[in-house]
Amino acid sequence: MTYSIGEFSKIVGLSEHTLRFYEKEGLIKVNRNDNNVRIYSDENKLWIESLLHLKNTGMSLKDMKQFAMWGHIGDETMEERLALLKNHRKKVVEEFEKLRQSLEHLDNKIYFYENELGDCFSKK
Amino acid sequence: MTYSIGEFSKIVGLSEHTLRFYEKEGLIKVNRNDNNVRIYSDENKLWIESLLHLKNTGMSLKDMKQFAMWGHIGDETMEERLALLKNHRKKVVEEFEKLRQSLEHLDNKIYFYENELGDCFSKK
DNA sequence: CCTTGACTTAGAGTATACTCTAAGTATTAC
DNA sequence: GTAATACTTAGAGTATACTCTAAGTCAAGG
Repeated sequence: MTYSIGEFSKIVGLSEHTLRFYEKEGLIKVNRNDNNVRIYSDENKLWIESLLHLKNTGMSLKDMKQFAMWGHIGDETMEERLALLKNHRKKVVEEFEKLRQSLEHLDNKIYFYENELGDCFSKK
Repeated sequence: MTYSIGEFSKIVGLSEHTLRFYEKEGLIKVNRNDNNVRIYSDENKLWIESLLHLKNTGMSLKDMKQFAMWGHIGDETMEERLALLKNHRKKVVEEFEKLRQSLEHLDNKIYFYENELGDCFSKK
């Protein structure tokens, strides 16, 4: 399957502006037809979804750019990409643990407030 | 125990600039001595730590401001604060799950790269 | 007495990641 | 043939959360 920028925008949940911006930044390579119109493929879709996962873990555009650039070069950059991912993973695991702790703190706070207010006020 | 802004800055890991900024924004109320110098207390420390937990879970300054403002008003705003926390908790749980999934994705990616590169290249 | 550390207001600067506008052209679908 | 959708460059605008500078004052400690 192939998609126009408008269709692709809806599918991946990024605005056309953002898609062009990502392309300009080198995060994604997109084929064009004879009229210079962007033709997105399912491969592009997988790549964007992968990028969004990296973004979800807090990777900066700069690092995603580097990762994409290496990806476009080819197999000889696999080690670099692996190193980047492993390095990033460390930070994510730390962040994950911090978030877990802060969520626990939040739960304790909520528990405290509910006790203070008494059962009659506590909602589902 | 009480602390000057310099000491407190080191203890809580926020710059003096940021501490004054947070105060100006209404996130924290600080006592002053006769010379108008900020005197931070252990209570302030607990409060800041609480705020930083909320910040860790991605709460915006705007929401923290609202929460702090209600806190300063007193007990009659407990329900509002509880509602804000519960509402925020929902978002955090979603975010947490998203992060978990993205971390899983990252692990799969790393696993894939390590297989591609072969055992001789995989580092601890 | 002078260095250190505190205070003030007001506003400028930084970084990230978009987000949009302008102004003009081109192609496709009805 | 006109509306919708696409394209371009170049740059301006937005939001968040700091982060710092200027320019001046003030008070305590060695």
